[in-house]
Amino acid sequence: MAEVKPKTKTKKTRQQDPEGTKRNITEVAMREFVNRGLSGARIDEIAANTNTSKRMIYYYFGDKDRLYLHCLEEAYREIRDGETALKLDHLTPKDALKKLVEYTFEHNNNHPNFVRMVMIENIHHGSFIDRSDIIQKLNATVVNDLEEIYLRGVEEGVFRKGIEAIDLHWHISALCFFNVSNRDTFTKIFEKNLNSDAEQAKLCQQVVAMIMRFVAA
Amino acid sequence: MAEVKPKTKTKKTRQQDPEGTKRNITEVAMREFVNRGLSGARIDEIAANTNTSKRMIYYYFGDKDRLYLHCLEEAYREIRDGETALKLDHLTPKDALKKLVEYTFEHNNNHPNFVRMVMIENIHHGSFIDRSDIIQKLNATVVNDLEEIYLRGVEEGVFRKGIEAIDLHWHISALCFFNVSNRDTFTKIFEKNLNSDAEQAKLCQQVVAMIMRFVAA
Amino acid sequence: MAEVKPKTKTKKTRQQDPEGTKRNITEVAMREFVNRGLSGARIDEIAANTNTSKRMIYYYFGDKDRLYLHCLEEAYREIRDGETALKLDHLTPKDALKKLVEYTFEHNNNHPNFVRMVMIENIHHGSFIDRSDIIQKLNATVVNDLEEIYLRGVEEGVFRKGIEAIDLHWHISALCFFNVSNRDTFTKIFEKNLNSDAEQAKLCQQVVAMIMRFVAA
Amino acid sequence: MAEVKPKTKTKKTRQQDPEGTKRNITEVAMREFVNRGLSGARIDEIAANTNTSKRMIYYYFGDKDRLYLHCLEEAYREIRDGETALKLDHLTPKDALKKLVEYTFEHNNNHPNFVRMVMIENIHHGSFIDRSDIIQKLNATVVNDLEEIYLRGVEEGVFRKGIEAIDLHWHISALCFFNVSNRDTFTKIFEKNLNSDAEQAKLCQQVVAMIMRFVAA
DNA sequence: TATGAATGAGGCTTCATTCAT
DNA sequence: AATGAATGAAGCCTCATTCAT
Repeated sequence: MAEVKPKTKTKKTRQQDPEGTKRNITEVAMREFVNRGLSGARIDEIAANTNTSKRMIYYYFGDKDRLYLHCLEEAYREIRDGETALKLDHLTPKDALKKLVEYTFEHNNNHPNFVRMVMIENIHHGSFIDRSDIIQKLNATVVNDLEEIYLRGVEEGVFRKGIEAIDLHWHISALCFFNVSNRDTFTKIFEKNLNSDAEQAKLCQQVVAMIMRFVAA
Repeated sequence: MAEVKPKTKTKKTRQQDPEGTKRNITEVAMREFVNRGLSGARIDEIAANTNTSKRMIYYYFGDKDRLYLHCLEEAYREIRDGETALKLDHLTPKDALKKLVEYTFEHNNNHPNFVRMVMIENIHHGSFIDRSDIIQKLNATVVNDLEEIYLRGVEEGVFRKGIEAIDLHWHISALCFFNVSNRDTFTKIFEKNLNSDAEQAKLCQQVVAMIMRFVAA
Repeated sequence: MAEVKPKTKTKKTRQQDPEGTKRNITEVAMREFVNRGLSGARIDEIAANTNTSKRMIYYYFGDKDRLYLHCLEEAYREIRDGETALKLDHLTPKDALKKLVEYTFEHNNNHPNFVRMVMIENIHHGSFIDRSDIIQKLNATVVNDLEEIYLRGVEEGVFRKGIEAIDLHWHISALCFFNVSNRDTFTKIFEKNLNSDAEQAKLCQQVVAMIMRFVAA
Repeated sequence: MAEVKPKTKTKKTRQQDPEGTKRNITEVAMREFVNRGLSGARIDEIAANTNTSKRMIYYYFGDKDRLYLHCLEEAYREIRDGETALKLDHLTPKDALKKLVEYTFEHNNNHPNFVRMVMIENIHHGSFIDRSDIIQKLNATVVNDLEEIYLRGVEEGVFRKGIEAIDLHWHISALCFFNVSNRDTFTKIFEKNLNSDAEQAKLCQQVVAMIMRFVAA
């Protein structure tokens, strides 16, 4: 057995690291849920890909539903955490909105976990969001930022009046979300590969155009 | 006695109607898949809500996967069947496009089964569409119709050049699909009820505006 | 392997006999519950001693609690079924009461399953009896029969007045029940073997004397 | 997060009081065993209701069985400790016996823990009593006291001859024990609430009458 | 064409207990 | 003397599916 590699990261050694253990479980569980849905995910499969055992999943998360809820919250947390970085105040309303849309497009693209968890959650009629205290709070700023930009634009006469920020957010979300959520079926049905950088760049540009033209005065 | 049926309440007895039985099973199965997803759906639950027995499901459809595929195909068939009625040739390109978008918006709204089956299919990475000979054929006309309208519009100078019909279809789909697919989570997260007729009318109008402005010369 | 006996009663052959299967499961489950209590009983152990599989237990009884409830009801049914045979009308009140007490003593002795199931039920605060529609009905006649005898005795001047039939039943039950329920601990603590026929006969006679003297005018 | 305790609510911290800790554990464990039986009791549940941690239960008692045995012994100890107070020597045999029965009735009533632990022990065929060195010793005096009274009564001609003290004890125990052990099922089946003071007083009086008449010359 | 009975495999969860500090 | 983290074994239950009639 000369070829056996030395296990640098030995697996089952009682390592006292609760946060690490929980993080590890969350990551693996996210992958499993995202790939197979809530009902399709297997606790055994999750456990097998973990540094720890099935028992620890129950130790830290109680049951499958609560593990799923934790992943859902984590998905929201991840995508919202990234957003804070954007500084749009010093840009013109048009530039700010453009940047926000581009950013949203990219962000959804870079966070398929988020998109897919939300898909799954919708399959389950959003019943887990109801149980979460956290998720609501994470979404406050998004619309506020958007409203600020929009109102500045209206004031400066570059955006037309009469649009609600939340509706604008709805449209941006729709386009950016669909790009990720429905790529598999769209690709297969229309036999058009949307995965290339060029194709994505074009779509992004079109989405920006859609939104800019929609609000244009 | 979960699985033991009370003996007094006999089912609607032995109806010699294969097509009717299959239709009945399909309807019930669709409801179950649409509400719980592929993995979440239960053959027992489907059978219980059927006029016939669990055995017949296997007799007619073989196994759960093939029953699901049948429902997926049925969902595509239903939504595409409805579309043939539209006659847009005699309208101006603008009116035709407007009508097509409005129609698509309404159509998705009226066929949540379709939307949800496609969501589920995307959760499963579109793997069942691959196995279907039927679905591909059903989608040919949609883009063709759209292309015709668009080209007429370009010719007449009312639409700008350089847009591919399939991209246009993508954008229309995105907005109309998202409206149904993500309503649960959007409603709950932003605490805004999108189910009212007024709200839907406004969204539809906005979607039309989005598309019209996007293609406007 | 010359000594292998031919299996006359082959085990796992798909025999379509629902009533037999249910009866078989009930018998085995009763033994297990009676020996180990509700929480101590093991579904796997029950299944292993059955002619059928664990799956069938769930098929017919749903879950462990309902299987337990079924056994509890069965235990009541068994003990009450036997009772109907007694014909006490033509006896003098004294003879009738004597016979009833003797019978109850014997009957509890012959139905340890009943006694032990009731013990277990009391450990669980009688919570399963609450859920049973059947058990209540099974106990109507017992006290009625006793009351009839007692009232005849009072009328004839051989029993004293002022005793309620249900109290009388309580006392008879207490003595006859305890004889079975507490034999293990009583035997061990006082190092007196109560299992012999002679000992049981003496106890029975004493219990009869207790009751007869209690009601004597 | 079923097993993960909230970190803000620290337990009553490190009390250096071994005896107190053991007493605390015993009390909580007794409650749990008495309410759920041996198999139904949960170490986690016991630990959660303790001032200390699960680890300490194992530190002091070794395992669940030994904790249970300790509770069983404790239950016997409690009920026997109370008994020593009775001074019956100076009373007439009748009065002494009456007082002893009344006392036993009350004592069982006041020590449901004892009654229920004995029930549980009988469910387990008295197997733990076998392992206890202590319990045997605790029961010596009871029958001796009773015998003394009985013999005095026979001598004085107020009690009939031929009754063994241990049998007398058996009858007294049966009635007083059953009153506590079977109250739940008896109450529910005969829909007669036996918990009231009046009802208990009546039963006590009847039990006294039963015994007095039984031994009466 | 139809059905109730039956099932192996595998799912989720919980148990008493031990380790590392 | 005390603790939070960790665990193997085993528990209960459910799944899609097939058999016997």
